[in-house]
Amino acid sequence: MPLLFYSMHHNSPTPVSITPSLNSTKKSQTIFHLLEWKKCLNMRDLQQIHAQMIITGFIHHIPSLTKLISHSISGDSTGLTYASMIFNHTQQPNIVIWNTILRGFVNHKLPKRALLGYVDMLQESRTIPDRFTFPSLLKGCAQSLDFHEGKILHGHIIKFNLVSDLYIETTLITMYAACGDLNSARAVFEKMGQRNQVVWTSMIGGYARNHYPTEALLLFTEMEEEGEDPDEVTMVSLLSACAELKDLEYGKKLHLRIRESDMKVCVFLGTALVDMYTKCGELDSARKVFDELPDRNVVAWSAMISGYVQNNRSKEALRLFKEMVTESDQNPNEITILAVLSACAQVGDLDLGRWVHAYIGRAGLKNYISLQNSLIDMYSKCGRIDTACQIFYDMPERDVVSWNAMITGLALHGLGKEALNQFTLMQTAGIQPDDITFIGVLSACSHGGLVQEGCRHFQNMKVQYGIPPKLEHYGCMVDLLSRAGLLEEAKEYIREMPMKPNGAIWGALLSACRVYNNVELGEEAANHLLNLEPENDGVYVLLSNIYARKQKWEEVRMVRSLMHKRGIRKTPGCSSIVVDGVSHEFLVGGHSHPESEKVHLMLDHVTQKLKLAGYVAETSEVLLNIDEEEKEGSVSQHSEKLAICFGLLKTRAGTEIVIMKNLRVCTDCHSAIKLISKVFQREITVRDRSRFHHFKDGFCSCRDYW
DNA sequence: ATAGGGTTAG
Repeated sequence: MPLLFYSMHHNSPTPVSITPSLNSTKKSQTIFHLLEWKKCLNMRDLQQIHAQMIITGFIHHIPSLTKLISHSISGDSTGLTYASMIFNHTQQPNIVIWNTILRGFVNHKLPKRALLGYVDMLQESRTIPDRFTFPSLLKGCAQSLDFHEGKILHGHIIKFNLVSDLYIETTLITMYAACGDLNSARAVFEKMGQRNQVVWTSMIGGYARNHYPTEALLLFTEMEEEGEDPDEVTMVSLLSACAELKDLEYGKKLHLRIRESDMKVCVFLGTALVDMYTKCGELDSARKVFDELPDRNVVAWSAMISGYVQNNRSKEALRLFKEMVTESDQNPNEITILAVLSACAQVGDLDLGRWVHAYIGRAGLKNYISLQNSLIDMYSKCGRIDTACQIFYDMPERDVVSWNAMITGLALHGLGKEALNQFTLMQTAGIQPDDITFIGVLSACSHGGLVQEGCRHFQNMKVQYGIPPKLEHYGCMVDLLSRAGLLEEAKEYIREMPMKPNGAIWGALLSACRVYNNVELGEEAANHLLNLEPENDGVYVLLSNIYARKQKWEEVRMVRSLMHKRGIRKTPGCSSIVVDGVSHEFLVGGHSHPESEKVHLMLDHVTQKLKLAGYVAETSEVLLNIDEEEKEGSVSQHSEKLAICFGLLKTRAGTEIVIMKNLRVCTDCHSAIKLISKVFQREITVRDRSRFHHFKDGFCSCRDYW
């Protein structure tokens, strides 16, 4: 009596009949066809087929058994477990079955198990590997960057006389390139008798991923000279090389070629295009590609979101992230979250930052340390240095980046002593500081006015740690000495530094010259800056303020006419505040905000109250920032004041955090906000370019310049 | 019956 079982395709009720006769070719083909019938089988179906195979005896039909295992490993981890169970019950598996199970381990990101299996295969099973064995194993080595094992496998390949197999050669190139040994990869490539599209692509990809983008593009030229055409995969590597080089022209050419060819813009290729465009700063083109993608996975979303972040367009990044969470079926992964946290830090969106913090726990994201590091950075840049400390304290393991984030965060909050204390603890913990650490340390000294400590750390960095100071370190020193009023000493550092000082360095000196009324050095710094950055409106303003303080009106007029002649306008100050998860932006004297009427009424109210409390607007400097007609009104309408008024309007209590872009809090606003905090009983935190200013009860936490 | 090259961060 024949056995009946229903096929797994539920709307196809045709029963398949199988008689338990072993060596019948016809019947064995039935099972075999069944296994070939669908590309993807679920566990239930597989188990049914497996059961039938045992009952009918087809379990001994090797091709069918291989197919069964092959189907099983193409599923999830349950499938792999099932496959290895079947495998373990197979007596004397042949090489084909071995190859299949080894591939299963590699494809499930278990390269170590694959290698152990291979050793078993050689030693226990005494089975000789063939040309199908090594591609999977080498792919595993490439995955886990197992250079040592990879080289051993290369030895085996030679021993088993398989060196001139095209597939093996390709995976050898991939393995060596993944492990960073481009010379060996190239050596394999050069020795090859024939090279197809895939071979070229794997060598090009090797250069691209090892940060040799020029070599990648050069090799592509050779590939074309040899008459091989690129395909989608080649294009992905080429685009990533263009992204690294920020070579928009080349990138556009590739995009054009893709459009003119019959290549399909799949997620992979689309993401590579998005990445290329964002790295080249062409966000609109990137977004266009992104919007036209038929389906978007996490990687595509992450590429677009971090593209916005890298181009300082965090508001758009967060808008897109919210769309991803609400309107797509894709779950943010570690990389998405890293970008989003950095966006939260940029715009000061503490609410969303907290949501993301909770999400990390809820989603059970891996890559724990970098996420915690990012959280530290986010909290400290959103004004919550206390929470940042707590996270740091709770971390079971910390790396250099964790310590750097903590030191930089403390420095940003003007907590110089605490930052230096943290640096000491870091050394006690045996963590080797790097160049970034010293940027944190030196900027902590600079914000805390700790001149001697700063100089000592600068020396130690060179002598004790052997870290050669970069431009940024000299910048910190110039800033440190300048802020402390040691202008000549700052100048000495500029003279001594082995590289050409950049705008930031002359800018630090110039700002200090304004504070300490040093016309001579100020002129010198400004002249350097006007050469380096003729478009920088701040320079003209600072210089004219320096002259104005000394009542050199002729010079003031000269600077202003120069500015006018060059067609440079002062970029308006911009501040933002997040209320109920929405970031609101204000420009100086601006009326662009939908509720600006109310905000200006509030500002009038605030000004009245401040006057009663004895506030007199300080206008001697700022009035020169702006065109004559705007003078009177604009002083009291600085963007940070508008943002603060919005906060007073919209929130009942708590801490307001105002983020300023491209500016420092000016003297006038500083004294005004001190009073607001007292009169309105609010804690206000203002974050400007370089630091936080916490205002409470008429006092400010920061100590410099005021 | 079994095999190869690819995208997001730092």
